[in-house]
Amino acid sequence: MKPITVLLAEDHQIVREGFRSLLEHEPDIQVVAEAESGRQAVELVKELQPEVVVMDIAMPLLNGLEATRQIRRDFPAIKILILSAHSDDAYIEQVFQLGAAGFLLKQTSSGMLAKAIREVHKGKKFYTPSVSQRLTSRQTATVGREGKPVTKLNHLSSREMEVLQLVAEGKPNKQIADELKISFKTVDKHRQHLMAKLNIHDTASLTRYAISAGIIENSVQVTVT
Amino acid sequence: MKPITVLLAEDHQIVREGFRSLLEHEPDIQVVAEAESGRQAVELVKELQPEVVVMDIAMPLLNGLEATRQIRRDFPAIKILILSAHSDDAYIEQVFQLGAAGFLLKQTSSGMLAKAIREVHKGKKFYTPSVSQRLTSRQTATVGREGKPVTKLNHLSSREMEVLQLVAEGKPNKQIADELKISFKTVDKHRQHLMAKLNIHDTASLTRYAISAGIIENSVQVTVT
DNA sequence: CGCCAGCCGGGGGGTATCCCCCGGACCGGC
DNA sequence: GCCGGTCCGGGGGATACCCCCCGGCTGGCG
Repeated sequence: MKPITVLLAEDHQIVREGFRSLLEHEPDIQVVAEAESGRQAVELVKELQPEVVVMDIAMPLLNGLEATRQIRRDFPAIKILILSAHSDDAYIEQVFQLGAAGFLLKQTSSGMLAKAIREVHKGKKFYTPSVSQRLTSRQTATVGREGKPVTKLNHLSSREMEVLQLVAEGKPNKQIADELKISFKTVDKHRQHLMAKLNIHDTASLTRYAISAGIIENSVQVTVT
Repeated sequence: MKPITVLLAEDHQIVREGFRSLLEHEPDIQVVAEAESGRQAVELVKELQPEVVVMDIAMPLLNGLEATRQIRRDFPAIKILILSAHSDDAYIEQVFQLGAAGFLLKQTSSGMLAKAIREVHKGKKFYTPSVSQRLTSRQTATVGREGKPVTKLNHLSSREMEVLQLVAEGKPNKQIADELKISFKTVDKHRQHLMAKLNIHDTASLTRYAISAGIIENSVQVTVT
């Protein structure tokens, strides 16, 4: 029985070696290489063509999503399992569009990792339970058929983007309304749409999202006295 | 020969189990417990009093630095090894002040982890080479000043920092009160003190401040081409 | 030693804002 | 037609934000 060949792409060496150590307990899985950047992952895939790639998102040189895109383009048969610390809907949508075979949160158990590798190797999709719940409920609500994974989960309108930015800058709805020369109530409505689309329901998390999405820069601060 | 007892504090389960798996290869090191938040780490330390704590910085509920401070206060004999993805100067300075026994980057090799645990257990300090270099040069540079290390962060009491972190994580006062086991009114008071000290008067800006000050970590940014 | 300052805990009460439900309108595109 | 975006409104409960008050504790300082 030939073991499943796996490439580990994760920039933190200790973490990466931890994953390798975990997978060494699985006789049907063999880690054939490790990459510490997205670019190296792409290169090693070309060289070794593993069956499965375990890909972290946050990596230097080339992030995991872009690396996934490039690998999918050249080697569509290779299964890619995205590993991420966050489950923002913004990511999920991209992961879907990129054709990744699975999405695993770092919060899940180690047993899941081996299981996910086997599932995607068999050609199935694998998503962390909490994520797949959100997705299926959304999918059945919006689309009837399969194949086309999901619609625009996230895609904020330009107006919503403006409002998000001003919200994240700490401005109250009233002031946002003045600056955009629209009604306070309309701002409130945009805010609600934002929260619904992003599945985020408080100002602090909206702010964190805005920063991580690059909608605002996190400059700040501190009145020096 | 009694093995060194170790508590692992790291919020991502897969990563944490990876560490455990790595350390299982070291017969003189025994992982006696795992914590998935700073708060749980503090509680487990009180209960088990391990010899060494391996502490990630970015954790929910209570970040690793604040957890370190609390553990150091109650159990100064326990050695704490800080594990971080970043080597920002803001961190290093705090790690020093907190009296952590060591600082390890996630970029270093897994062999370093076991080595560092043994070193700090023997009562020595252990810093990743690149860091210790910067530290020595920095110290000689700033030592001439008023021996007080002035970060604006220090204006906040430890309780206030806890509250700030939870606020920035998007939690309402009520929930913060429950998690800290104090009254809603007290949380409100800490929040007001925070805002007064920082001269920030809304949740979104507090969140931005918390991120830029390293109290919570947002990481990650989305780039799609 | 008192005294004050800072931190921590708790509370009353008020206004502003958020968050969510409902309703409507017009427009442009598929 | 239907849907999505933008615009506008009412209303209500929850929360945030800002004052006031009280106690206890610690640690520094005159």
